[in-house]
Amino acid sequence: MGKQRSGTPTLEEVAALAGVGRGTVSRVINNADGVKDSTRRAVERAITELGYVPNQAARSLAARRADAVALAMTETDWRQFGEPFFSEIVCAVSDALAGTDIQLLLTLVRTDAERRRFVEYARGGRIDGVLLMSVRGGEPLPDMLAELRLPTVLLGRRSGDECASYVDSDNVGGARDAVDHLLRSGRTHVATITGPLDMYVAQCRLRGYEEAMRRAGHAHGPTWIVEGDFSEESGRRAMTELLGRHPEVDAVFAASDTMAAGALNVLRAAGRRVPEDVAVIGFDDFLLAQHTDPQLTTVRQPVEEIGRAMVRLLLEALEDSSRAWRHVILPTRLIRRDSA
Amino acid sequence: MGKQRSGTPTLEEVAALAGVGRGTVSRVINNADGVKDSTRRAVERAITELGYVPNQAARSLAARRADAVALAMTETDWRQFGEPFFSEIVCAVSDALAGTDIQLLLTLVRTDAERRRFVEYARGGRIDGVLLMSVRGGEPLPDMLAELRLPTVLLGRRSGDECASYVDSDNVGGARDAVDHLLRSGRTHVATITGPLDMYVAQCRLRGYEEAMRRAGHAHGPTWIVEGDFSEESGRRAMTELLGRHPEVDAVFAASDTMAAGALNVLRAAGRRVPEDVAVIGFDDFLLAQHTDPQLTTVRQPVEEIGRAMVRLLLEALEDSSRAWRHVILPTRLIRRDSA
DNA sequence: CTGAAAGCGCTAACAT
DNA sequence: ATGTTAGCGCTTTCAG
Repeated sequence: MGKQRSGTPTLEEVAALAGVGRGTVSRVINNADGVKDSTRRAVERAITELGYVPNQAARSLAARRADAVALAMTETDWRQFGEPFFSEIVCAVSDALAGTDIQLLLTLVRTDAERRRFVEYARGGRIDGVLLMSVRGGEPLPDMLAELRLPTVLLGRRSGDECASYVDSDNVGGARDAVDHLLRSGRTHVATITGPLDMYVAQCRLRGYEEAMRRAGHAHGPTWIVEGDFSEESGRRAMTELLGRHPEVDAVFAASDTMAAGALNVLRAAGRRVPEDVAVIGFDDFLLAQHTDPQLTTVRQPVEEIGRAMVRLLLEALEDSSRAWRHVILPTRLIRRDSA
Repeated sequence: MGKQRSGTPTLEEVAALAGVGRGTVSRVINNADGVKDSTRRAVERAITELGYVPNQAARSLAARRADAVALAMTETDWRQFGEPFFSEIVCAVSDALAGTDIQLLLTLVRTDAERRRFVEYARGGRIDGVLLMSVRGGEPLPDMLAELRLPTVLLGRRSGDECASYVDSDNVGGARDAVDHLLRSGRTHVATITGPLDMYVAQCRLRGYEEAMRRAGHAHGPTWIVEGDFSEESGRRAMTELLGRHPEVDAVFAASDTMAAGALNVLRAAGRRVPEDVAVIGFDDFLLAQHTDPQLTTVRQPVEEIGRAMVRLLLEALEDSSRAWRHVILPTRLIRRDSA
């Protein structure tokens, strides 16, 4: 019942008022060229006079496109959805789309039922393409969408050879930079708190840590590695574990700065000074460093660029129906806040 | 171009395969009654055989409804969008809508331009109703939507006499409970950190504080009240200010527990023990207490119920077009984590 | 450059 | 209980 109220003017009425045919009005509202300037202005006057707004349902039906893309969130753990990283991405994507007349639809796809619903929705023709955030290793949605031939762009990837378009940060490089930074400051007992290792992003960050350590000749074996789940709570647990195993630890690289914040709390509670006794760096998925602790050094991801790149890839895919996958890997940046 | 691929079966083909008329198929997919069971089954078989999915554009064009509602976020400060409170609301609303075949569209409306875009979108008939989160005092969107006669439900209200349907927490009562709790534990020097006082929700929580203090005979005047903006940073600033003004402060009620967390950090840095020296309670907009500090007592809002209530109000409004406003005020609950 | 006409796929009112 | 019909408001040929 929420439809345009019955008195809503139609394209036909605009045409009548402007004294032209419906085709012409259609051309004007679609910015098609081949319309005399004077005619165009007459139509535009009629449009504003009537307060005409095109009916999207009719438009999609006739044009066979929805003028909308979905930004879908497949994270099982709803709490992740609240992380600042995601809201930043949402804003970035929203901004990147602002120039177009494409509507952004945010959708949660947490369960199998929701996955089905979402695919139905897509099959119903209500979206032209999909941006997917936070894809776990086994996530089937990208493949389901590919089968529908729906243009799709992932944020991050499910594995090293992702068969879909994606935008990702240079996770290995960022982690390496972070650990190099710790090592340069004279630390040698560097531990790491990883993300869930079924996520490719977590594997990459661990790899960066290992590469940096090996190159510096400081590799300490698996007791210096604890797996977390990106949550602050898991950061606390991991740090407690690490302190138990290696009281001599003097630096920690955490795969997210949410976990870094957790580690920090534990260190302080244990009487360690940060960063004097123990330096901590987190990978800035979540920008929490800004909120939690000015002493935290972070590996910053270029969120705006990620959003822009995703939208660019998707728009390109909407143009060409050529099914080539595109990949963009964006560099990270180390932001120093402490003097570790 | 992302439309249903051209080979997509239509209702007509389903009808042909099932050997019935189009009207019958329509009735089946809409669960209308008055269809013989055997016929219904025949149609259903044809539907699965063809893999038929109704075209939504055609459906909304004919039925004059979109089968979609928007959950719009009008917060200017994007960071708010990342707060757990909002993600919880999103999940709650999403869940409440799961039973229906109504799609939830999340939308950001941060600027005037976006506000205009959103109204155009609504006027284009793409949504049947709107849920609005986080409305500030001067927010014009509810009125714009009312003018379109679009059913709308607010989360929170802009003032005491809101002219729209809304769901709100009992902010005054919750704040009073929190302060009563502090007073009962023997504290007398209770300060408060408010939210932005142009927000009604912040005014209410301040009122609750004042009422409780006055009733207990402990009102201390305006130097015990500092205005924040719900952010942790503002909580830190406010607490620093309070410690400067009143070193004897022994309890703090913060209008959000994000600010409570900030206050906590400052107190600890200043060498106060929490909750022994100073007890802190936050109004749990953001559920941060879970993440930040197990010592924090919080005023818990019934987020799931808020979501459910908003959806219920909206669905009712979609049924009746009678324009009566409905209001729901939900009670809060004090959750003790410390022994303050 | 512009008007007319033919649908897009579905719902709902009207027949039967 | 089910088939038939007339649109919903727009895009897009195809003529002119």
